[in-house]
Amino acid sequence: MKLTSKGRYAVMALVDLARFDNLNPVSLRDISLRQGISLDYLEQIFSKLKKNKIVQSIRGTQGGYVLSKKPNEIKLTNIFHAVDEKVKTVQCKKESKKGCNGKATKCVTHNLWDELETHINSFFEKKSLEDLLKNNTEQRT
Amino acid sequence: MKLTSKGRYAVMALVDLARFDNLNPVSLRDISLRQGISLDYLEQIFSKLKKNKIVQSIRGTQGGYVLSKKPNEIKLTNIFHAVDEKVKTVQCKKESKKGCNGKATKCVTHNLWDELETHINSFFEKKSLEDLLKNNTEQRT
DNA sequence: CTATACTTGACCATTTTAGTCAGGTATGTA
DNA sequence: TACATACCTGACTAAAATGGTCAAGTATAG
Repeated sequence: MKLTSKGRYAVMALVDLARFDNLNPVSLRDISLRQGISLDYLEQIFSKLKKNKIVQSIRGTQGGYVLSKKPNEIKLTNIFHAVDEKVKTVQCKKESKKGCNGKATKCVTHNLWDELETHINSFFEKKSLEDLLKNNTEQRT
Repeated sequence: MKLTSKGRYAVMALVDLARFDNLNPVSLRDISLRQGISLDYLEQIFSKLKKNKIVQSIRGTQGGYVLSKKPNEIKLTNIFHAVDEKVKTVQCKKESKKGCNGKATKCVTHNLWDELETHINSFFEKKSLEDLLKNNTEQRT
């Protein structure tokens, strides 16, 4: 299972975007500067966010990105899923490897990992972008 | 955050060990054969498990490993911790990187990752080796 | 004294990560 | 219409992590 910087950047960028898109679209350059994330890398991330319809792009001068849903409709699951940050563990393959082929020690871990996945996903399912916004705004005071 | 094969192997091996150590110590070779895990790799893993006093080693012919605690005293947290399978996410470093330096967007993700860690750890804290043994024994019938 | 089994540490191929780089294309504004 | 801005795309890559292998031991039961 992996949760890496890419997912974290995506969350950071979207929180930033959510806070500043009141009037105008927000350019990646601004986000890049504010959050200290490489512009080129942001572009890759936003490309995926766009494909998953979490953001919309507006080209041209004064262009940028805006959220395509309300912050409370964007769950963290959606974000992670969009940037391929799958909450998946190393699974026992279907191949008849030992340890997961119906023999005595069949898949001790199989069920375990499944449970864990559910456990984690339920966490991300509850949290929305709005929750993070609130949390963050409070901190600013 | 990462949860990889090493942690899974450790769990598999310990469940195997727990089941067979009634009378005699269990050799890594046996575990290797039964679980289909490379012997050399198992040795690395057990070296760590031993340092963390989860197992004890018995050298010589007919030697092997035994659990140093009862299965219900060995939580999954202990196992993962032992093999360096830290449930840790990519953290914002203390360095004055943007995004985590007291400015407007301070650490949106910092608290989030902390919460997640707690969430996951509580899961592993509840599960003991004994739970997995039961689970697995039931499956065998 | 020898086979077994633990012990240690160096080494390595492959994959993933976290980017960079180099080109585009679309569009608002002057 | 020109041009600056900002999105868009894909190829490339250095560094780290992963999942091992290999070699050379040491301890001990029989």
